[in-house]
Amino acid sequence: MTTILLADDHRVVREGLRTLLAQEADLTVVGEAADGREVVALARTLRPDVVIMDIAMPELNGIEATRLIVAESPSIRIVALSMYADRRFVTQILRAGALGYVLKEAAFEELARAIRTVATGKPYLSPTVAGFVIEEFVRQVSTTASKSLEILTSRETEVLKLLAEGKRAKEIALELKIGVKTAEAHRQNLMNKLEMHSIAELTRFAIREGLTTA
Amino acid sequence: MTTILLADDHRVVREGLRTLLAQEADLTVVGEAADGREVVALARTLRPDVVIMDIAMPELNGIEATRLIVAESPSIRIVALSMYADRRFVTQILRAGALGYVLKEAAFEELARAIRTVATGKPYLSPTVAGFVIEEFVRQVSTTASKSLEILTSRETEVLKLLAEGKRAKEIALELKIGVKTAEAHRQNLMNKLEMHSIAELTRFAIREGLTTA
DNA sequence: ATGTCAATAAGTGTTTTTACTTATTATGGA
DNA sequence: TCCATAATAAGTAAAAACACTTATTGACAT
Repeated sequence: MTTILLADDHRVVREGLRTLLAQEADLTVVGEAADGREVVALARTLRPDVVIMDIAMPELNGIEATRLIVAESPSIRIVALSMYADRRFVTQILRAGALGYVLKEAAFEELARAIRTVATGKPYLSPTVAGFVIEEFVRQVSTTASKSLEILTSRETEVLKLLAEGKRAKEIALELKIGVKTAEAHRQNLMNKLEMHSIAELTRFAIREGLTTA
Repeated sequence: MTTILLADDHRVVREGLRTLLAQEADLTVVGEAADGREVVALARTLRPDVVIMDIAMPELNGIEATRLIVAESPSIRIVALSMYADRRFVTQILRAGALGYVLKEAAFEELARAIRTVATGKPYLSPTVAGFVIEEFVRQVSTTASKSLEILTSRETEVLKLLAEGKRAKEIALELKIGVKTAEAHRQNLMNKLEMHSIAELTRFAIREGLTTA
């Protein structure tokens, strides 16, 4: 059973959501808040699994409220409920610690799915929002020109990945069960082949090539 | 009507796809290729709207073939058809210019949707792959919550940027007209504040924060 | 005025990176 | 079979990174 705290400054919205959520056997609304301060206080006492958070709220907005709740109880998952698919809102509230972002124009079914997804610790974004995250990813990735991961051997690729993750030659040697000198040799060969002269450059190359993430 | 060129080195796969695509009123297969060279040549003469491209092919792999086709005819959209949800493949073929990425384990319905989506110039990624892009976006955006640029001074930020670009302490000192020891001190302070212990980690952080690009 | 903080910098010592050379073994292709 | 390449590894050496401490200066806020 997933417990839910509703936060929205419009009473009708809260009542509507409460009614809809009552239809779902595995979801229970345990409280309601009409502003940012209230939701922070209630989250502390009620300790719900999930908070449905309106972004625009008096006293304290949803972003600040999210930040406070997550700082205090990281196990409480937040689903942002917003009217706008604006990238800035998405970025800000996700950075504040929300795991979900659902548009108010979405069907209730989607909100329910979002609640169940974030309850397990996984992120959920409304398709519109997810769509532009993907578009951005594709655009970003397709505009970066590059030549070759192909000129590297599989072992070199492996070493490059670990280097980019911040590992030292010693750690890499341990992880790959090879000598420290061998790991160093691989790094040296990487640098020669790629014509790079620092770990920072190798790291950026590895990220560009998708070997690891920033 | 959307015209399609099929590229896959397995004849059964091509025949299967051709049959399935024949069911769709708005899609027509205008040609088939069994290897990379062939698909590049056929794309040139047939000028299809969309190419369905297997990644693993003889002669010339799907990534190289994609690169060549897109370089020659940017209006031809490519949907990669792959067995693997591996980040490396996704990144590489998208960078080569593909707009879609569909897993072979997907239902045919999904491939059809991908074709129609990319035909309009919009990207399409299989849910597994997309989910993973989204998770990365969320993780990336939410991990910047704890330690962010705000805790750094302006000078430290400046030094961080240069370090991430691959500069050494000596070069940074020169560029900022400060002593080498000062540049080193800034780096040390950065590491302490961010709780990081290598240039690779600092570099990734700088990229996440948008101080520099990968 | 007093205290915290940012920016500057020197000193000391350890570890790692960077840059070479050389060499052995295994594998796969011409 | 011979040759090229990948993977392994050692040796040498200079440069840089990493990790501390300490100290001076100026700015800004309580």
